Amino acid sequence: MRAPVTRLGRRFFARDALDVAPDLINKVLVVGASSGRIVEVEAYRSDDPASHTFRGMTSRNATMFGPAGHLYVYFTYGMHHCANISTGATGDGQGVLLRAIVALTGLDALRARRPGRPDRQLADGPGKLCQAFGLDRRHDGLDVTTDPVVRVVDDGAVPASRVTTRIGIRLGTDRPWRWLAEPTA
DNA sequence: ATTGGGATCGTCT
DNA sequence: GACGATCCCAATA
Repeated sequence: MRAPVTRLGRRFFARDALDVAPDLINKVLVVGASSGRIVEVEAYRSDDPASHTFRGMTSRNATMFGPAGHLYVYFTYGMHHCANISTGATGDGQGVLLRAIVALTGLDALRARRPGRPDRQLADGPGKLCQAFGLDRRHDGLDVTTDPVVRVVDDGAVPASRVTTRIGIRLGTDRPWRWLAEPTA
């Protein structure tokens, strides 16, 4: 008998990003028929010079300041999208960046969006996972706790994680706000 | 296995 | 007008 698969609700996300981030490790992101296990995340908060919300709300980052559990998808480097899930109280400007996902189902769609890549490398980076799952600015603001196509579920996997400092940023590099799933034996 | 440079454009200064 | 929460390929070892 297997553990029940339950969707993560508002309560899960309406906590501090530093608490939500480690709990997201080993949860499953579902986008339509495709899904994958979240194996790397980073937390970003408004008291954090590396965060998009550090200088206050703008039209781009508004979702981060909205209610918890909404997708914040932004475009960067002229060619990549990155996806976050807003956390904390409304008005707070914080969230968790999804950095890497291991594909589980709907592999055909994922492979089609990342041709020529081995399955391991379908979503092993923040830009890559958006490409694989087809996430872009149109998905910005979607409520992951109620949306029919995008959701995050708990399938009972143990959230064993390891912490490090964040990468790919210039400021705030000292904060140990990056979590990775322990490599499974 | 690791390193370094180039691509490309929306957003904010 | 500059830059970025990045990715990919080519070149080295």
